[in-house]
This record gives sequence, C-alpha cells and structure tokens, in this order.
Amino acid sequence: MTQRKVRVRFAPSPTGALHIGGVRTALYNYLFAKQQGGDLILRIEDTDSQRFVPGAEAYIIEALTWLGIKFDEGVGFGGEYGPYRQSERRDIYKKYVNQLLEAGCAYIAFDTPEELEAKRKEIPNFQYDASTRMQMRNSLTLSAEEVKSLIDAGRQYVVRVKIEPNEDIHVNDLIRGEVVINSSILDDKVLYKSADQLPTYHLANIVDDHLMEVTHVIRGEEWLPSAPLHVLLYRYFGWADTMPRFAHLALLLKPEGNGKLSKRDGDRLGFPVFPLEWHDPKSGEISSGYRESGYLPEAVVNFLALLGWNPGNDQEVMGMDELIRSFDLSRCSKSGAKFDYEKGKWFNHHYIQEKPDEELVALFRPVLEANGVDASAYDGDYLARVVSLVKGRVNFVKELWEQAAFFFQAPTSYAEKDVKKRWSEDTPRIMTELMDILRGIEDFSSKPSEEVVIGWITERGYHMGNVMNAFRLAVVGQCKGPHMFDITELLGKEETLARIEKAIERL
RNA sequence: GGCCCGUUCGUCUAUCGGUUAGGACGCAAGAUUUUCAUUCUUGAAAGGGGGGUUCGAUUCCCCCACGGGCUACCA
Repeated sequence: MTQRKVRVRFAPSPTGALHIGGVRTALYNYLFAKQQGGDLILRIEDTDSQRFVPGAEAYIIEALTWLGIKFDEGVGFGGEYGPYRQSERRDIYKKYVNQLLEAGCAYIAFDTPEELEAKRKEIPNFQYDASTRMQMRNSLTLSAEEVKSLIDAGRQYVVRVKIEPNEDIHVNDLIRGEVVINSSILDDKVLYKSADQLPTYHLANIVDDHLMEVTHVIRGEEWLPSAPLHVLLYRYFGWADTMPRFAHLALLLKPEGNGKLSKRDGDRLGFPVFPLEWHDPKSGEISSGYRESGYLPEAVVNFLALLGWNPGNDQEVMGMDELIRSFDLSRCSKSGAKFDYEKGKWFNHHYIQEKPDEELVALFRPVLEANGVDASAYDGDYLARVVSLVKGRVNFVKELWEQAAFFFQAPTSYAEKDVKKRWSEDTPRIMTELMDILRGIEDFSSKPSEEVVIGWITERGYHMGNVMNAFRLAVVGQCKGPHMFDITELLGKEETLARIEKAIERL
C-alpha cells in the first residue's frame, strides 16, 4: 500500500460555476499530488441529471487552468482509467451494484418518494435503517417472487445499502485523526436511483476511486459524516486493503455573520466567489469572477492556500512551486476559515509589484482600450514606464487606469478642493514664468529638469509647495500622483506646456 | 431534535506543558515627501466559561456554551 503511486482526484459536480471553496479543494489536491510525485485526476460527477448545467464542465477546466492547477488525467486530459465522466460509466456501476446485491450487502426497495415522505411526517426522526427496514417494502420483506413480479411489472425501485447496526466504524483522517461513528446512526443510503438509473455519489465515488486507483481522498468537511458509509462500502466490496486515506478539509465561512461562504455573500459584500465570471444559462444571471476583477492567478492561489493551511513558519508569500514543496495535510486547520477578502486584495497588490512591467503592460493595454484609449498608439516602453510609476498605488490591474489616466488624456476638469488650496491670484503669473523656464530646458528628463525648476523656485524665493502643487494641478488635474518630473518627462515638453497654458486659461 | 467536527488578537494563523503568547491582513500614530499613494518605524489588539490532571496549563482530560457540517432516489 505504501509503495502505490499517489493518485488523487478533484471530482466536482457540474451544477454551476466552481465555488472558491471548491477551487481551494482542487488546489490542495494538486499541491499534495505534485509534492508526492503523484497524479491529479479530474473526474466529473454528473450523476444528478436534474441539476446538470451545460457549460459548467468547461468552466471548471478553464478556471483551474487559469490558476495553474494542472491535471495529469481526466475529462479533457486523457488517461488510462476513463471514462472520467460518471454519466458515461453506467454499465460499470450496474455491475458493482449487482455484486453488492448478490453479496447481501444491499437490497432492493420499492418505497416511493411519497411514501417515504409520509413516513417521515408520521414518525419524527424516521430513518431507513436496521430498525425500520423490515416494515418497509423491499426485497427483505417481500418474497423473491413478489420482487420479481414487481420489477417485471415495471415498478421503480432503488438499491439501498444494508448497514449492520451496533458497530463502531473508525475513519482515520489525515487532518482530524481518528473519528469513530457507530453504524446504528447511519441509514440505509440509496446507492442506485430509480429515476435516472444512475448511482448516487456514495456508490459512484467508491467504485471510481477504487477503479482509478485513487490513494488519497482530499475533500470538504461536508463529507465527513458519510465517510463511515464509504469505509463500509470498501469493506463490502472487498477493497478494504486498498482503501484510500481520507482528509476532510474545514470549510470556508462567511466573512461576517454565520454560515459557510455562499454566492450571495459575494454579491452582498462586493467580492467574487467564483474564479471566472459566470453566466448562468438558466437564470441569465452574471456573477463576477476573480479573473475579470483584475486578480492575478498567483495571488488567488497564494491567498487560497493560506486559508486553512500554513507552512509552520512566518512565510506567507509563496509561489506555486514553493507551495508544492511545503504543503502538508497535517498542517491544515481543523476549524473553518472566515473568508478574508481584504487579505486577498493585499496579495494581489503584492503580486502586481512583483510582476515585470512588460507583463503588466500586456494586461494594461485592454484596460486602456476599455477606457477609450487607442493602446496601439503607444509603444511598450512608454507604457512600461507609466506602469512602473503608478503600480505601487493599485490593488488591481484595472485601477491602473484611475492612477494613470492623465498620461493619456489632458485634464478636462480640476479638483475643486485642490484649486481652492493651491491656485491663488498670482499663480497664473508664476505659472507663466514657469513655462518660460521649462521652455529653456534642453534635457527634459526628470532629474535635470527638476534641478532647473527647483533652482528657479529657490532663486525667486517662491513657496515650494504652492508652486509645485499648482504645477501638478495644471498637468494632472489634481494634487496627487507620482513624482512631478517623472510625469513631465514622459509627457514631454510640448504637452506639459500646453497643459499649463490651458490651466491658466481655465482657472 | 439526533450525530459528527471544531473553539488563540476584528480576520488568517504560530505555539507540539514552562514564551514579555510570535507573524500577516486590517486599524492607529510617526518618519520620508513638492501632492496623493507606496515604503519604513512604532502602537493598540487574543487563549469562550467551569471543573480537573500537574510544581506549572493556551497546550492533556471532562462538562457546558458557542460556531460549523450532516441528517434527500443532491453532490
């Protein structure tokens, strides 16, 4: 067992956009697989035909690819253990259900959903289990002939697992240690549904993990209560010796209030809960995504990795390779983590600073276009210099526009507050004088022009702050922005003079 | 209701019986500066409650409280 190659799987259900919590589960699976030199499998668990949403599968693949989570096999990635879509594995499940039936570990039940619902209403805490199954209509209470005639008559039925009561079942969890649950509190779960002739999660999951030789099941905490059932199923199938190890991850919680993180929280608090923008085909609703909001994938990965895991030291900034190196399931926290969006923003800010300017320029060009600027009119070097001047003040690539707009458009208005404070009666006179000085500068680059202007201000005994801020107001439109002479260097002498002239006219 | 899991600054977390309980985000103050931001420095900020065990508990055990999950022919 120890020499088996590590194989883990991410097995989402294509019922909509991939939730950010699901992304984290996928990430942890990936980190673990790569660290162990193993494989990551993408399996699509589409056994619920009712909830199937077209496009969800493609969305999942695109989202994880964007984040740099790479699969070794699975839907869209090939592999020897396919098919990897559960809806294409009907025959396989049928065979294994029959195996369970023949072994007496499962039975056929004819109770309709309506009958069950009535039962649940009638008896509080009703559970289909060892204590009640002999009062129900199933192959344990009906004779073989009756069962056969019902089936021949086309009666719908489900297959239920037969749980033997009064046994302590031990689940050894890599994160939580040993969890013990008594089999009496488990119910005879449906393994095979009548409606769509497909297995439920429980059956399909065990059969596929076994057939695909999965060694570790890393999944959300919501599966912990059914883990004993899964352990039992491995035993009933005779696969206990190759049963995967389990690791149940604590959930991502709402930033404020109670409960787990949901799509509504994102809408309400103004942050995405999906990796990519999602267009719901049923409701037509559009939900924002991290990618479209201007997040860098490395920031999302780093942020998510630390939500519920840490390397055991003070290091927080880690790239994918580093995460792979230090990831450790035993260091995953057992309690749920509130989603801290502010920290996510900080990570993005950080990764923007680390990113080479040329790469930022590539991301900046579409932002310029979106704001009506013909980005192709500017060469990469110019844009790179603009970006390097303003990137320190943004959290998102999008915000680069707000910070750098004046490099592309002369101010059309001037910040009222700054005008009041920095533009006095004799400012036009001083600005006219400044224009003369600027005209005379041969080398208009930052340092030399700064020396000349500062020299002039000092010589004339002008107030440094007043002159420089008026200058800034004229060129930028408000009293903020990068170093003044870095701006004028990029703008050039002609544009700088034109802007001052315009300001004198208008103010 | 039943069952399971959990509980350290506002948030994410470190601590594997003895620490001035550490770091990060956020927040506040200061420094730098011709502006705004960045940056840097500093600061405020935590072991849910009650019992044990122990020379000593944040750390181990029990109870309670609180939080989370599950309790479908959904995953």
